[in-house]
Amino acid sequence: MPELPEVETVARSLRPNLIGLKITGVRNTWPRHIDRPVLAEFIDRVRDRTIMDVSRRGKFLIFPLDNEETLIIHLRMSGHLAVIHAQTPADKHTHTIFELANGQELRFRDTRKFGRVYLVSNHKDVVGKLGPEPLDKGFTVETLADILDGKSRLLKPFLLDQTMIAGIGNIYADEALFYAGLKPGRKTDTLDALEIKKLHEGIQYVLQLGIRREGATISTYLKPDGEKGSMQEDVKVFRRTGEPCFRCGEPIQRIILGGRSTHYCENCQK
DNA sequence: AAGAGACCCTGGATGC
DNA sequence: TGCATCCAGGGTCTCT
Repeated sequence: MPELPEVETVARSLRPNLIGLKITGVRNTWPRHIDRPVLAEFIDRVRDRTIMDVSRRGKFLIFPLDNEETLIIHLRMSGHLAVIHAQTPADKHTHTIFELANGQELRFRDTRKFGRVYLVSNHKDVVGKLGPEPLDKGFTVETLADILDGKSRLLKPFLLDQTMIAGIGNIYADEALFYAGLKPGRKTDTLDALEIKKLHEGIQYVLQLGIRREGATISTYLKPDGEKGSMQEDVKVFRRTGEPCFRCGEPIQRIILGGRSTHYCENCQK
């Protein structure tokens, strides 16, 4: 599942292969892949535009174009992007293809079709409601305390809420809470200052580790080059239901919170 | 304000 | 073996 570290890995991989390249055409076999504008207009507006940069905001990939418009892609569950030669046969789950001026193509393969592509004049129309970037220098313990202030929510759904903090998904939420020693079902307004500090530390630790590990290949995620990430080797609780906690040996528990499976150690997390 | 549940999708796992 | 059913999971929406 692409979360912040996976999307960052994708952005870093694509950047040198896309910056300065012109999009000469778009092919699409599943129009709902294009969120906005409608497909025909999308193709018209993106054609002959040059990609100026590849960056990331939360779990969104951002491609500023040379006409002040912004191409945005969200991989959601099963999305995969790769820059490959136009002659390479496309697999059946490749629904959107950007033809590039150098004979290569940016291909968006998406088995479960949850991914979305946007073309907007103002990127804030898509990413404007996101919370802060948890790895930015400005994201301090005080920032986190300010976000938590006045709210009474369960920790797990809080971490998954992209308008609170951008980029955390199911894997890194569970891992951050294990690192912080906090139960996913704890209420945000019960945390003391030290626990907020540990939560801040846990969020940054697991996300940075995820980036160093180039993402977690737990179900389908692959880097643009088709290789696996290695974060799954450092996962402490996610999808380890019933297996012994690495810290205390007690079996890892699984519950549902915020509609998402949630994994934690009853003994190590308070 | 916050949370539960439905929905979108498909492949892989499970059940009979 | 083969078919039906269940499940995961990010984001968005509705309902309570």
